[in-house]
Amino acid sequence: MDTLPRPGLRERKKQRTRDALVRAALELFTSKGYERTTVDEIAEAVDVSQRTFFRYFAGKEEAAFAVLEMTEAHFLDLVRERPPHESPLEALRRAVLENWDTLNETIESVIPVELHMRTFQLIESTPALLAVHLRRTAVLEEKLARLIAEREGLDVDADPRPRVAVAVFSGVMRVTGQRWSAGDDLSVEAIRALITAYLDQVGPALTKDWNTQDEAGGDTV
Amino acid sequence: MDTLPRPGLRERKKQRTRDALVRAALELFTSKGYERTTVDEIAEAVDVSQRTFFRYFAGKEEAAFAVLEMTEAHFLDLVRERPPHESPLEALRRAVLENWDTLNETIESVIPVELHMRTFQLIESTPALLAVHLRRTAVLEEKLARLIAEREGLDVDADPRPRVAVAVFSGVMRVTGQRWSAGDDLSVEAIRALITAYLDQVGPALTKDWNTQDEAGGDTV
DNA sequence: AGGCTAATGACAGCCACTGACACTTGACAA
DNA sequence: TTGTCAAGTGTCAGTGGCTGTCATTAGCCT
Repeated sequence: MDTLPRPGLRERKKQRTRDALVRAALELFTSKGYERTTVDEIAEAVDVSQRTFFRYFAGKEEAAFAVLEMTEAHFLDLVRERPPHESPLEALRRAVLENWDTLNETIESVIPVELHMRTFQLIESTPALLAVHLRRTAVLEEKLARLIAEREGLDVDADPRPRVAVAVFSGVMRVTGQRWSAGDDLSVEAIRALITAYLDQVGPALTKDWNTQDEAGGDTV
Repeated sequence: MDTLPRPGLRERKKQRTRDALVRAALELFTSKGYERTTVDEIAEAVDVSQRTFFRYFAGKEEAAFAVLEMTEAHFLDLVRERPPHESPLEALRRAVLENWDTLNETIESVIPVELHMRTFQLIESTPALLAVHLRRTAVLEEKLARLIAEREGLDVDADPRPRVAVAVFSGVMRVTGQRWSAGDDLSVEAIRALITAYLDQVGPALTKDWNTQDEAGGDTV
């Protein structure tokens, strides 16, 4: 970090305004619903004009994803740090879990973990937000695929395996998120448990006969 | 089909208006872009009021997905018709391919295949539409998971495998669609080829070591 | 202190979408 | 056939997300 030299009043003010907008937005979204809160309300809560809100965020949704974005960036870093001897899916699995374990450090400067969990559930249960979430995930997947390809010394566009592996992983993560938000335990531990449980089912789910207890998943993650 | 008795003038008129709106919308979307065409333009092209458009479609996007919806319904039918001895992923794979093979019969009453392909590409390349597409896909996945579970005599909520299998399949299909739209061959054959090629990579992509040419995908689809 | 520029507010306007109400037009029974 | 009813449509007014423009304010830097 070479941004240690204090950023100057102007920058600090901007950061504070932005964080305040995010906080106000998430608080309003999670308490009265996404569609039922207007941008004017958010702006008023922070005492800025509506126009200013749109100078910080391209749209109402963007505010809803501001914190999630931080965690995704962190996740990518964690994947990059994984030792090269791990298989792609093993590296991805460990990185996600580690990301959840360090969630608080990542976001505490903006909002408490509890509000973030409520936001996450809101996203999963609000059609308009879910749609955006899935598209954002698709973008993340592309970055992941390139990372994995680089890791394995492959060409993403020549070899389908990086994208396929990421698609499989990501598909399972989606089911996880959906199942978590549909349940009633909104804790980080609950997510962790679901992730490991579902990832362990990838091998078995691909075998021909679901009634045999064979070890087909033996050499898959 | 017990809808053989001619539906009456009122119904037929409604259907014609709806089809005309879809055609006009897709034609405009694909020629001048989704965001740049207004609902007023679509309505005017069919000579109805803007209000009427919104009586047929909940939103501008819904018109963009009207045809895709028909193909998805058909796909579900095909999955249901698959013989029970096929493994889940095998059944899904054959159903998708068959769906593409019979595309024209499914949609010809509304638009030509060529316009549909252009629409599909538009969806993949327009952020707002891609987001909705992914959400709609998620809904489809849920239906698929229930179908597969029923097929295998399992409880969807107790056994994770149906959802995981569908997630894997669906994730790969997504990559396929994305790769197809990024290429320059917008034919049905091109999609078919991509689908088979990518599905064949699921097994290999999950193995530990990507440098060995082992047969790890042997008993997976 | 004073000039420069980034950040903001105020205002006007576009477009997607909705509710309310009046009018037109198939459907169907007398 | 005609009259009645309900479904379908047009018009209008209004809300909310979002953008361009321009004048004003407020950090920054010499």
